Amino acid sequence: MNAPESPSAPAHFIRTRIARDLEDGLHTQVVTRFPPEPNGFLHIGHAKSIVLNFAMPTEFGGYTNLRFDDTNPAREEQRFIDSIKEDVAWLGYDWKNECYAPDYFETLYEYALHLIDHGLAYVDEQDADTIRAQRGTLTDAGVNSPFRDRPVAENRDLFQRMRAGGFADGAMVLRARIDMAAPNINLRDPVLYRIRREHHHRTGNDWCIYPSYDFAHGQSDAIEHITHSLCTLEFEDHRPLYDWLIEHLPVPSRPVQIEFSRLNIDFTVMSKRRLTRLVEEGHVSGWDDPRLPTIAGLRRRGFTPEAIRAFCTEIGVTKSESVIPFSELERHLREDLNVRAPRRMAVLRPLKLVLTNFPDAETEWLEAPNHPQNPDLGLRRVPMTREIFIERDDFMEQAPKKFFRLKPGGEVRLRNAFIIRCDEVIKNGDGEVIELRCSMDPETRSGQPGADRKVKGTIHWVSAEHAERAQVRLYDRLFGVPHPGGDRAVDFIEHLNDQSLEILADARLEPGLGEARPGQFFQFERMGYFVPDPDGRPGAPVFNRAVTLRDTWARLEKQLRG
RNA sequence: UGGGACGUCGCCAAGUUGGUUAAGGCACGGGGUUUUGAUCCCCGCAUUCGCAGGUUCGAGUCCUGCCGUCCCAGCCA
Repeated sequence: MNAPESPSAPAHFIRTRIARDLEDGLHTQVVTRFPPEPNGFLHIGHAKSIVLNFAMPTEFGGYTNLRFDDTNPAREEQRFIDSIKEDVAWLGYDWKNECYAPDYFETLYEYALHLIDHGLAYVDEQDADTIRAQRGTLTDAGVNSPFRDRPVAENRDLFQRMRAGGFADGAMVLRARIDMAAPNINLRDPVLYRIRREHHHRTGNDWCIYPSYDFAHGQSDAIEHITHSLCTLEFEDHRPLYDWLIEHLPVPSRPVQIEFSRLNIDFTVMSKRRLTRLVEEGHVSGWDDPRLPTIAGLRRRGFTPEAIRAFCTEIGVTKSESVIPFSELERHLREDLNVRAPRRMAVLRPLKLVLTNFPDAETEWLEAPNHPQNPDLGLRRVPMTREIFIERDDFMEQAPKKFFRLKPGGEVRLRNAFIIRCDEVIKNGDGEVIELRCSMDPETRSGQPGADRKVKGTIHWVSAEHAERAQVRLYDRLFGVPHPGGDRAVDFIEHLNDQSLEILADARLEPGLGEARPGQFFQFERMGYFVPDPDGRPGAPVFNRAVTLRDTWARLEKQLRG
């Protein structure tokens, strides 16, 4: 069962086109494919493509294949195949067939012979540099290869011997015979097959010739009866070649290629080349580093499939290039988690607070709703004791007038408890505040008649005796500039934000949170949405902050400071 | 000095075959509710569609010219 697209799905040109094709009777169902090359992990840009490719058949009837487009033996690995399958499934999609381009190598070889027999392909014995030089430039036409008019029989013989392993790597290639003067460079006799003696993760050493992307992709689409082959804009120039091959080959169906713009997000990088560098050079902890826009990274960070899908749907599908703010992704996570994340209290940077009129050595269990708007999530009991921790940031000795939290002599409500007054500030020798002494107003205890007394602020807290210690990891954008790859003169690595990870070693959590496991999510009230990280162990929990709450105060405070 | 594509509010993005006042979301501003400065709820937010002409009773939608941005010269995908 595939995840439904959100009901607010806007109209877009691909949906319109498919609807029209169906109306025109071109197809009775829509068949798409998601065709990753297994040489890296999937990222949020792939998610956009995945959502599109799965949503169309779900909406109109039909199905989607997962096809590993691995025609280049040099760079593909099984672990990437495994991660891709895991990520697509996690996003909520079931593919109909799991396909591999190499499964079509035999058919593709026959197709190549077909082209040769019809005088549409030839074996070129020139080296790569010569072929490149002959290709011409953007403004000048190319020149014909001296091997271009080789007789069919000779081409056939040579190509068969290429396959049989009769020639060295790079000794010759098979080229389509189209037009060396074509304004579209892709049509200037593109290479269809090259010789590569490398072990392929799928076909082993069965082949020493491998088809190029252009020769493999469209034909694979046709073999799978793909009706709409959806890809990104950079393949627009390849469409004439895609169509040419489909037209001249005895393929079982005639797919069409439709291009849309790829997803860009600010303050991050999305190209596989750059992501690979970040991982291999150790700038991040791995493909699933929570700061990465990879699906695995986002998952570990705390993103939900629902939020990612909603994001991908809402940004739309067009042909215009756009850059979406990372904050837009975060907003969708908040929107999703706000309605379903259980609330908890956790103090990230603890400050000791003593309730001077609270009975010593006594524990009072207070009721706290798990969700302020949704009573179905139930209640829990949280322990209150004489000594508690509050957030350091919730106390200011020299507070500006709009500061609604604790200050000397001031009052504040303890969430789910009662109102307290700050009577005394205790400092150490360095003048650092190390403890607050406060008195509570018992009349204002939650559920009591006096509980409706209003104070400006409410802060969270945790019983010192009962709190669980945890490590909490806070994440910021990986790069310090909106377009890290934008300036080719500067290595994007230079733009890394060295503050992108902050580790808080001594956070204190409401009891029970230590047992939480990856896959669960919580709102730590007033602090954001947090998820357990797989690095955590029993007795030593680790939480990731997926995203903060909207923070109007932080904005106001910034303005006040100018 | 080639070819392909794109240009509607700060960011996305709808705009049927040209037809009255240019959807929606986000952001932003204002107000209300609130034991999360969260959530939620109201209200506001493009006389204008890259620019300049033209056709027309009427153009974001048609025509012409210009400007800007992106992609293409891998035996990568």
